[in-house]
Amino acid sequence: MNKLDRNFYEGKTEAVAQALLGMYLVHHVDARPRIGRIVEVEAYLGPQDLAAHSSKGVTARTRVMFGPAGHAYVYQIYGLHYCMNVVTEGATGTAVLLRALEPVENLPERTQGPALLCKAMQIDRRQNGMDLLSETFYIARPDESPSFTIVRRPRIGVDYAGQWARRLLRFYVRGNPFVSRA
DNA sequence: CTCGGGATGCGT
DNA sequence: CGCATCCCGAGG
Repeated sequence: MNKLDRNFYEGKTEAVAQALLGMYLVHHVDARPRIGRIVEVEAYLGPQDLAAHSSKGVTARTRVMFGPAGHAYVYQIYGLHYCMNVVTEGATGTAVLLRALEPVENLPERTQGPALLCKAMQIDRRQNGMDLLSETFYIARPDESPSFTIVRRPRIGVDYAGQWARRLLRFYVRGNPFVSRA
C-alpha cells in the first residue's frame, strides 16, 4: 500500500473523485487498522455549487473546506449521523464526499452510504480537519487493484440545488454490491 | 434569540 | 412515508 500524497488531493475535484475509486481508506482504531475500499463518491465543486456546503461561504462549519487539500471535512447530519469528505484543490471550498466502501479489514458488513461508512470506520467530529497524511488516518493506493468501469450519475439528496442537482457528479464502481441505492 | 431544514438510514 | 435528533445559518 502506498499512502496518497498532497499532490494527489490538489488535483481538480472531478478527477480526484474518480481517482479515489478503488483506493483504500484506513483508520487505526485501538491499534487495529480498519480498512475499506472506496467504491462510491460525489464531487462538490465549490461556492458556486449550490449543493455544496461551501456555497454558504466561509463559516465555522465550512472552514475546513476552504483549507488545504488532503484534510478531512466531517460534518453531522440530521442530528445523528456523520459524513466524511476529502478536501481537494486548495482553499477553494471543493471536496469529495465518500459514500460507500467495500469492507477489506476489521469492518462490519454495512458500509453502503455515507453515514454507515463513518459508523463502520469510527469517524465522527473528532476527525474533522484531520490531515490525511497522518499515520493513523489516511488513504492509500493498494498494491494491486482489479480493473473496473466508472458510472456517472446525479448526486443523491440534493434536489434543492436547482440545475446543480442534475450534474453528473456521483461516481461509483459499476456492479459493486456495496454501492448505495443500487 | 428563534426557527426551518438538512450531502441519512430505518422501520412501516 | 414518517421519524429520530442536533446544529447550522439566516433573520429579527
